[in-house]
Amino acid sequence: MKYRAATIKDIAQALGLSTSTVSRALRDSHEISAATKQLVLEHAASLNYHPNPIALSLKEKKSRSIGVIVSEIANSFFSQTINGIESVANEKGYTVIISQSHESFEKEVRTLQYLASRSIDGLLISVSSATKDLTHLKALHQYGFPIVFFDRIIEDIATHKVMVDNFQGAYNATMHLLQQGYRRIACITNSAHLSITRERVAGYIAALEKHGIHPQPALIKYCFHGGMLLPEVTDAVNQLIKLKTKPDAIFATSDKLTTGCMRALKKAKVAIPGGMALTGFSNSDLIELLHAPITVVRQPAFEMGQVATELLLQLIESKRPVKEFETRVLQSELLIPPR
Amino acid sequence: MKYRAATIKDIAQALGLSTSTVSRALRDSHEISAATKQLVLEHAASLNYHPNPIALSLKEKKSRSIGVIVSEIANSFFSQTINGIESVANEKGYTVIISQSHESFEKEVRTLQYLASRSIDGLLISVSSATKDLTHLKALHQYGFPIVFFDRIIEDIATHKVMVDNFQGAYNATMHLLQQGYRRIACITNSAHLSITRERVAGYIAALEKHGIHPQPALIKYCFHGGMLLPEVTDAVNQLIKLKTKPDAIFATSDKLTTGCMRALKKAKVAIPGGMALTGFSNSDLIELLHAPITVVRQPAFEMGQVATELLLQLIESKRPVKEFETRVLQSELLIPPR
DNA sequence: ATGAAAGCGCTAACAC
DNA sequence: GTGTTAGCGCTTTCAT
Repeated sequence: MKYRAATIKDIAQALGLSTSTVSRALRDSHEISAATKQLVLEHAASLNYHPNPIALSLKEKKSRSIGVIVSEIANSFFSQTINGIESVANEKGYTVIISQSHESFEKEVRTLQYLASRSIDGLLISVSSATKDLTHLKALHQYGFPIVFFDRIIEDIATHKVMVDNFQGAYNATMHLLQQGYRRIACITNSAHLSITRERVAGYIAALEKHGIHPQPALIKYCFHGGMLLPEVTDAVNQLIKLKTKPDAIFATSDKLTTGCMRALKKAKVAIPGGMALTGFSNSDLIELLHAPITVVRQPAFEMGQVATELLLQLIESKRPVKEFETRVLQSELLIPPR
Repeated sequence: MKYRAATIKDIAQALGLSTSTVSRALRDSHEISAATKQLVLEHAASLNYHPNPIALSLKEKKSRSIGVIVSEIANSFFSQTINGIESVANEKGYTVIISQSHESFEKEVRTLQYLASRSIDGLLISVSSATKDLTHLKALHQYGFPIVFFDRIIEDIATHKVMVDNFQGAYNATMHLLQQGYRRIACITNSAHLSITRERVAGYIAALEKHGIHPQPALIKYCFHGGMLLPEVTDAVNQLIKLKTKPDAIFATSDKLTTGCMRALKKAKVAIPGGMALTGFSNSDLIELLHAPITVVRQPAFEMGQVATELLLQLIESKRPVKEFETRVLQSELLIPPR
C-alpha cells in the first residue's frame, strides 16, 4: 500500500472538471466561479492535496532551493551563519542545500558542480582556504547565475558580498593586546590569498604601526589549510616559541586557528597568558569555559547569514539582470572576559 | 544573456536524431550503434550537457534527496553526524536537506511537512526533546514512507534505528565517578520521554546500585528543553547545590547539558572537580581545552550518520516493502583526560 | 466560466 | 538501430 500523493487530475476526475479548471481554482483565478472554487478547494483539502514541487520546478525552471558552500558545518561560525540563512530562506519558501568544502579546492569544485546539477536557483559561498583558481565560480557567474559571497569574499567577481569589518576587528584585537602591554605580537593566519586573511593581517599591522612597532614577517605565520590540519598550527606555534626573541602574544585570525593555538600552547606547556597571551577570532560559545579566559573577536554570524540570503533572493527574484551590487560590511564585537 | 542548460532536444536537433535515440545513447543502451553513441556523447560533452534532475525526478517519482531533522546543527554531535550522513548520501548521488527543530515540537512538525512537500525520498530524524505526540511521524510511516531514527529513537514505530549503547555509556561514566570515590552522584538529563533519557538514566541507576547506592529521585533533574534554554540547566544545578546534603558529582546526559552544567557551576563559583565533579556525554572537540578537565562519553557520531544513511537508502531503494527492521547499537567511548 | 492542448526534460513501450 | 508517442504534474495559451 504505497502512498500516492493526490494530484490535480484526481480532483478533476472526482469533480468532473478539467485539470485546467482545477488548477485555476486552486490558484484562485478570477475566471472561475465562486461555486467551483469552493468545491475544488474543499475536495483538495479532503484529499490533503499539495502541489508537486517537482512538477512546478520543471514548469517554472526554478527549484526554489539555494545552495550553500562552507568549509565546515562543525564550526561555530558557519553553523550560526547557516541558522541565519535558513531562517530567511525557509520563511520565503526556499530549501537550503548545505555542502562542505573541507577547505579543499577539489572538493569545492566537485560540490559546486553537484549543486549546479541539482538545479539550485542561487549560491551562497564562503570559499575554501585552498581556492585560488576561480574558473568554476566565474563560469557560473558569467551565465548570470546568482551568487552571493559571504565571509570569504572574491573581489574579482562582481556580485553582492557580505562580510564583517575584518580590518577593524583585527585592529581592535591587536590594540587590545597592545594596551595590555604586549609588544612582540605574532599573527597566525589563514591562506594568504583569502580576503579575510589580507584584511585581518592589515588590521593587525595597522595596530602595531599605530604603536610605532614595525611588523616583522617572521611573526606572521600563514596556515594554508586554515587550521583544518592541526599540525599546521602546531608547527607555526612551535616555530614562534623557538624564536630567539619569542613573541609575548599571538593574534589568531579564525576560529579553528584560535583553538588550534590553544591546543598547541597547551601541548608545549606554555601558559596563557603567562607564557603567551592569545586573542583571536572565534564564534565558539564555549570560549568562556576554556581553561584560559581569552579575548575574542565575535562576528555577527547569524545576521551575516540573514543578510547574505536576503541579497541572494533579491538577485534570484529580480526580473531584470542586476547591475548594481552591494558589499555589506557588518561590525564585529570584541569579547573581553570579566576578570 | 541568461544561461539555458543544454537538453536532449538540443543534441537531437543538432545531430538530426530523435530525442529517444539520444536518450538511449546517453544511457549507453545496447540497441544503439557504436557510431551514434560516439557522436552523441561527443556532442553532449561539447555542449556540457547534464541531465536535468528535476525532469528525472518528475518521471521517476523520486527526488534523490533525503531529509534530516536534528534539534540543532550548532551542536558537535549533530554536525558530526551530518558529516557522516553527507558522506554516504553524496557518494550515492543523494542530496541531503537539513532542518532543525530547535527542540520545539511545533517546529518539528512544520519542518516535517515542509520536507514532505519538497518530496524527499526518505527521512533521518532525531526527534526533538519536546516530541511526545507522534502522529506526524506515524502518518508518514503508515504510507510506507522510509524513515530511519537515529540517536533519539521512537520505540513505537517499526523501522530501522541507530543509536549508541546509551545504557552502557551512562553506566561507564557513572562507574568512573564511583571509582574516583564520589558517592552522592546527581544526574541532569533531558526530557523524560526521550529514549536516550530513559536509557542513560537507567545506566546511571544501574551503576549506583552496583555500588549498593540507592538512587534518589531528588538527585535526578529533567530538563524539558534539553539544555536549549540555559536557565533550565542553571536552575537544576542550583537546586542540587542547595540541597542539605549536596551531591559531590554530576552526571550530565547530553552535550548541551554537560556544558550547561559547567556554565552553571562556574557562575555559582563551584570548582570542578573540587566542589563538584562533572562527567557527561559530549562530542565537543573543545573538551580538552576546558578550564576543568572532565571525563566525557563520546559517541561515534560520524559513524552513526553513516550507518543511519545506509539503512535509509536501503529502505528507499528496496524493490519490495521491507518488513524486517534492524536496530543498530554502536559503542560509545569514555574519554578520560590525562592527569 | 470552462475545456482542450501544448509543453517543461526525460524515459520507455511500442512501432518499423 | 532508430523513430513515434505518451506520460510524469502542472500551468497557460487558445478556443468555445
